[in-house]
Amino acid sequence: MSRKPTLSDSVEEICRALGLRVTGPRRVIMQILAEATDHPDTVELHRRVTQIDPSVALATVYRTVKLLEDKKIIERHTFGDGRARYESADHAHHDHLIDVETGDIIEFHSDEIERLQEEIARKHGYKIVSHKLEIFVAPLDKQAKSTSRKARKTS
Amino acid sequence: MSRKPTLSDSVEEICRALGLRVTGPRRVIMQILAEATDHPDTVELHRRVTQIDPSVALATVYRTVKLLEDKKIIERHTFGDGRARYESADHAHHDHLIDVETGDIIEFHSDEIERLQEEIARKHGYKIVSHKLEIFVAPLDKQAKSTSRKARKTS
DNA sequence: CACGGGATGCAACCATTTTGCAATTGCGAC
DNA sequence: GTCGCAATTGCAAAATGGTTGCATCCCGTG
Repeated sequence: MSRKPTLSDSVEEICRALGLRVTGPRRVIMQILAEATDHPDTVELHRRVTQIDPSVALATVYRTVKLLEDKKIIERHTFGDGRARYESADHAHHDHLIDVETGDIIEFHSDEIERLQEEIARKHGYKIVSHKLEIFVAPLDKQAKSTSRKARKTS
Repeated sequence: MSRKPTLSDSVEEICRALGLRVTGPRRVIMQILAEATDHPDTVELHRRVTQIDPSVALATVYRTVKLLEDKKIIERHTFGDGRARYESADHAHHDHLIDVETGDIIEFHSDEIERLQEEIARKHGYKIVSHKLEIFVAPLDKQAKSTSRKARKTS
């Protein structure tokens, strides 16, 4: 249990692995991040955190997410608007479809696209460090999207 | 010459097509954008513009790029950092490799990836409005990247 | 259970972008 | 050509999203 912690580990384990102290704010922030199934921005995270502990400052949320992002515990996205949005990095890697009409975000993964990316990078003499694929979409027709309301994951 | 203007058209044609007045600042800003081969941010654009006409305000550059972006004359990118960067939209569509060590940006295009994206969107009941694929890369080895110094385009 | 450095809250600050407003100017009508 | 007026601009102030200095607090080791 000592290699590369994720949000599904306990706060104690994560902090020990990263050489950080276990504090009240960190407990709450990591718990919120661990149980989030969406892609909240920092202000939304702070809103959720203060429902559990109203004394936690927004600055602490900013400091904590940056820390967790640097340590690859969470991933940062921006999705067009200015704000940074976060999700746990322990889910398998995936990209995003963003419904431009509703803001809904659908996760997907394509091994084939990933393979083509590797190929392109290699052809240019590079190796991939990370990548970001966001597809902004609109419903094909008004009925088609009614089947699900929440983010899903597909292959 | 009356359908969908691009930066390679004259400023007069672009403005006429968009119902805008031809002004000094717009002449200079569009000229700079048309001849740019890189992806300048707004402050850099303003720096280039003021070398030709020092009286143009930064706010005007912001207003003009937003206008051109809304009209799909230019494209906006963000590439990780906070700033918006722009490039002419009349180049054929392409995505970007970003060298994380040097900041170099290499343009590429893959019909196959585009096709797979369409397929994924359709499978979820959506059509693609736009998309953004950025691959952050590092040199495979220290020699391999020495063959070119400037952005290129490939298939 | 005392101590020291890491962590926090707060407010001030920073970078980027937007906006209110008064002054200027392009351009169609005469 | 020039008049009139709305579009455009410059400027400064403000909004937005995020960072930071600092005094205080408190985790965890001894």
